[in-house]
Amino acid sequence: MAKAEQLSEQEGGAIRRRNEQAILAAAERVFARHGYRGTSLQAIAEQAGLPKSNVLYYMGSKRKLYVRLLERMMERWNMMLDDISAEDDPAEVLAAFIRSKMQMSRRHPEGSRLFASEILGGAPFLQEYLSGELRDWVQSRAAVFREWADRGLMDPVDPIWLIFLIWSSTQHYADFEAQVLGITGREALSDDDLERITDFLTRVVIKGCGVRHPDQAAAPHGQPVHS
Amino acid sequence: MAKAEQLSEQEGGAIRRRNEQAILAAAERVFARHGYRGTSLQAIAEQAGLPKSNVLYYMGSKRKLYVRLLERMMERWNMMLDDISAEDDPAEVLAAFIRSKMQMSRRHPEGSRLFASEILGGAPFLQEYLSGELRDWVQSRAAVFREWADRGLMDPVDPIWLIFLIWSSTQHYADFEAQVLGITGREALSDDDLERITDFLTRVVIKGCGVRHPDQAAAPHGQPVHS
DNA sequence: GCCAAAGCTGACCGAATGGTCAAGAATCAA
DNA sequence: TTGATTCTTGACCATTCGGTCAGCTTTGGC
Repeated sequence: MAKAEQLSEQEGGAIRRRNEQAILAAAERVFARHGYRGTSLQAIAEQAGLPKSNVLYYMGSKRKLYVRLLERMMERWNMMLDDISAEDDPAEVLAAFIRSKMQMSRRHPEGSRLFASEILGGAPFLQEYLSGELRDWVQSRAAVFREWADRGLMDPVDPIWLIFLIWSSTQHYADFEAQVLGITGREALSDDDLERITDFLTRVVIKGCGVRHPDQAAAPHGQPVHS
Repeated sequence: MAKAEQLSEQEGGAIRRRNEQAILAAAERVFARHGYRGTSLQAIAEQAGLPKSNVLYYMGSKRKLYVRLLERMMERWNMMLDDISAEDDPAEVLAAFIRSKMQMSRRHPEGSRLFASEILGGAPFLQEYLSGELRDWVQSRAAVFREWADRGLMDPVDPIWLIFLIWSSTQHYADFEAQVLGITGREALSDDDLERITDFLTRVVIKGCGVRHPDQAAAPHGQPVHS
């Protein structure tokens, strides 16, 4: 009762937390499907099983609700960014990278689509994030990739395009789910399918970029190194 | 009704043609940015420099206008599907495939985003097309890819996932343009950039799938590959 | 049991939505 | 010039939009 409440008293009571979760889940679905402008609070309220006024009571406004969803998605994204260094094995890092992105598409398809919808619309709410935080994240990764290329651990590909390749090919299975299902003729992709696709993408990327084991590094592409 | 006006469907008078083109171009932009529901006829009319009533006069309804745009995009898509056979050189075909998809993203970014928005929303208007025409197209391509794998001209990858890989990684540069620009810090991608990206994707795909020259085919991969 | 705080919601607001319509303006073959 | 056709558009309609608010009920610490 009273005492048990203090532990998780980060914010609001149990009622508030429950209702907010219901609203967030409903809103994520609807925003993902119809975009920001195309979504009505009425539709969200119905999905959440609450009157419209109640949605506004908890969320303040449509805009605040939307921004909150984007921020939640950015948090999920940030939890994915394990640190890497040039000392790691490229093959392992790339495989883990692809796998975690694929699981993001699997576990949060609505969130992925929400993100996609926001960017498709010109990223009016995310421009700052894209050219700030996310850009830094990409640049730091790119530096490691370049280091690997210099050491002859992989072909000297432009790391930026490689990251975009991995993002796009994994995100595809969330964002374009309707197309994937229509073309494959299935009702849903199984865990097995996802596993196979992950393996396929990993193989193509690693082989396609000429990734080698640290032990058997080929001739470096950067400055010559005497052996 | 009219007396001799019936045959001239494609003609339709200079005024009509000019206004329809202006409306279609404006509508493609707005629909791509805000989705079907998020787009108002008022916004389209303003983009086209016409009163709202005039848009409805030419297009009949919002729905008809939207469907017409989708059909126009499907036509562009269809013009891209050159026939291929198992006798062709896999490397050449894949390179041409990637190149033409990349040019589609380049030449019709709004149309690409319109398509993406439709699929993101669950493809309410395109389900039939996806599981019909497009599915057949993919299957016929997939058969050729399998034939190549059987002949040892490439690794026995699942052709469907390969096609999705090519689609997603090329389409990315239209659909996620805002993200690409934000992260690269540019205002636009140059023709040179696009050329480099195309080369990169081509290299990774061809090398990653172990594509070989018809002359030097490796040991064929045994039996048919049906999953 | 008390009562402030939190939760709830129907009524309501001005603005915007897709679409209709009628009446006038421009066009064009005869 | 004429008369039919096409084009143009502001006024208008019912509905829905995001958001406010007042007044109600429920909750929970004391």
